[in-house]
Amino acid sequence: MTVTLADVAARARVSPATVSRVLNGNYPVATSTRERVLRAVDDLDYVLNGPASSLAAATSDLVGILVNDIADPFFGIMAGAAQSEIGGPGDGTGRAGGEKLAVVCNTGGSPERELTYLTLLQRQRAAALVLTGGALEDSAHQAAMTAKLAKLADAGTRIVFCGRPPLPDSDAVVASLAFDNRGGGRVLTEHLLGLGHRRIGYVAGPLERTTTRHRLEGHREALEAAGVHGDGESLTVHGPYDRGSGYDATLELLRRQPGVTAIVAANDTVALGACAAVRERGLRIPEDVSVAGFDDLPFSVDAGLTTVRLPLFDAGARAGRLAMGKEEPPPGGIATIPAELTVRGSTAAPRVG
Amino acid sequence: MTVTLADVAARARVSPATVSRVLNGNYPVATSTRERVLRAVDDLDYVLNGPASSLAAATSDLVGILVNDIADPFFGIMAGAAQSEIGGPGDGTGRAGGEKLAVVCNTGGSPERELTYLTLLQRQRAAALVLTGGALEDSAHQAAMTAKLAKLADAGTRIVFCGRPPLPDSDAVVASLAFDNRGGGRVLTEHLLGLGHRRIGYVAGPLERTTTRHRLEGHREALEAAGVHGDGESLTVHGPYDRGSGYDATLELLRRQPGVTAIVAANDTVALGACAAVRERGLRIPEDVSVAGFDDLPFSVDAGLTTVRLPLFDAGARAGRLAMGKEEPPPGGIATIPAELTVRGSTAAPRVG
DNA sequence: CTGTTAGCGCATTCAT
DNA sequence: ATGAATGCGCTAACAG
Repeated sequence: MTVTLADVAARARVSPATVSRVLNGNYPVATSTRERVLRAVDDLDYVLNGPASSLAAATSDLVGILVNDIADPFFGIMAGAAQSEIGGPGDGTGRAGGEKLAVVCNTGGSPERELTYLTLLQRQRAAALVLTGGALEDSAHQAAMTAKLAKLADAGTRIVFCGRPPLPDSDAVVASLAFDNRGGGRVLTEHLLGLGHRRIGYVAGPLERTTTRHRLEGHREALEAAGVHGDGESLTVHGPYDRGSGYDATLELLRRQPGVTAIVAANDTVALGACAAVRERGLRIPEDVSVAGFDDLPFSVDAGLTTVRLPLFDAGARAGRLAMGKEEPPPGGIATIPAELTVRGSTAAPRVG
Repeated sequence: MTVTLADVAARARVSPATVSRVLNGNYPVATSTRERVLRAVDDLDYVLNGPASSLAAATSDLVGILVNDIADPFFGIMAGAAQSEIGGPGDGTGRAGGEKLAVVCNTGGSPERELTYLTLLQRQRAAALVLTGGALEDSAHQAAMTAKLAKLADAGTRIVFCGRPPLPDSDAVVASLAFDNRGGGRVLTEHLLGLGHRRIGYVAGPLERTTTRHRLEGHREALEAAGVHGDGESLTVHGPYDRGSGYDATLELLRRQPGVTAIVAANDTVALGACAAVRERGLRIPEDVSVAGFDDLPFSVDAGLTTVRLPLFDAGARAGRLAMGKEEPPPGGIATIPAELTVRGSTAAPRVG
């Protein structure tokens, strides 16, 4: 039924080995022979059997990109950039040469699914792996991840972190690109303090996430440095990284602390929800309440949101190159990617009194 | 080095075949034997060799989801929904049982990359495929796609379209879920006409895309039915489905036709750019110019955008179930998914005079 | 219910 | 530069 390499060999009047060499291109083959083989491939419409090839060669051309939430442009931008570096341009014929198959896997933020995907990709003998997004700070899960990644690395899989802090005591990861979430959080709150805000609410991300913790720590560092002491935890509310959470948390915050003059959100998506809640309470932005986000997603400019810009595309592309071995890893395998304050119309000085 | 099925068999004191049966679960095995095998699997930390398994079984557990732009939530929402139906919940141990590996492939809207991805997935003997987004209306590409999909279907791959019109004369596709883009376009323009608008600009998507054409046709149907005749093509500008395009096209439109009282955008992302351009020209929305989008992405509620709601998540989930054979295909394999007008603050009656 | 036997289709030694 | 032979690790008939 299905055309095999042997069929191609027969038609080209060469041995299967020669066809294999032509297809993989890693071996000298006479030009005339190569042409004959390629013609046979086209004539027969031959498509390589990936599993057979992977079995024999003990490696596959699959490259996995793990993301927390594929519906969130934060991840989509990074994943798309990585994929563009991995997938290669194609030859315009759809014939597919030595290209890698870059695929995105959506964990939904679930640690179990994260591990399951790693196992699935381990099964496929994935050539490389890019893990994006913050890590879960649960010691059992961390240990499981470290063990799993070590096995993958042993089997020859190149692993790169993107927007994720390095794994302690592990050389399984080729390179870790971490965003300066703490620095970004600090500079954002410094901006608000500089405007005169003293009662600042914080709509944080989910607990036990490195991203959540680092951004919050930056926020608190800035407060402490300015000698501003919040009312303990009452100015901070945690929730998932989505719009609804920002909305709910902000309503809660405004109820608990009617005197807040500014609200910092865990990210831009959450900030949109925060804005909606503020306006629904009849308050104006920024006259009555300032609102700020994080990430600088494309829609944030339209929302006029003051935020912290993260070079998501560049980071994703770099991660893709690192995964492909097209770029040298940074010294020590670790790079911190700077975050830049971006001021827009959603923040201003608080009203006097 | 690496643990194989034979190692597990030896440790569990059974034959390799029995281990295979336990792992695949599609065959009766005594409970005690199964337990012994599973213990050996855990003891040895065995991970199935996917390529070997796929080679022997002539099928793989890979399911591909093709999207035009992974950074666009339009696709992210559908892909995430599909993936959640395909991937299964996992067993919480990360051990991975009979799960499918649902992966998202980003074509970037390029027809070449679309074909390349199909070839790559064909190589892997993908179990199923979900193609999202409109199709390119180029006869050469359409023919190539039809041929490629026919081969995939012959090889046993289940193919489902999601938000994509059915392929003519092809039974390769199990089911086609198409959005009612034409109906949505019509009802949206009817809304504007009902408000009193007569000079309506249209920022269309890229040429030769079914989505672009259908939405535009709906728009024109509404105009004709109302006896409104635009100035030929001068009220329509084409461009890619992104924010910058909406911005540029709208500036162009306002320059060419200063009298426009409303602008319809190809989708919500384009509409955001249109809004920015309108405001930059010193015009207010909706007092001076009404703006409308399409899709109802999550951020659209915050932008107060009048748009057409598409049930992206439900459609993606349904496509996932269809791809897995968990749901019966609609009659004739074709379903049209209704689009619903969603009126918000970005549209209003034009100023008199 | 379980073991034995044969390949699946290709990459890679070795030869030549 | 090319051909012949071997085995990658697993599943799917068959037996039993």
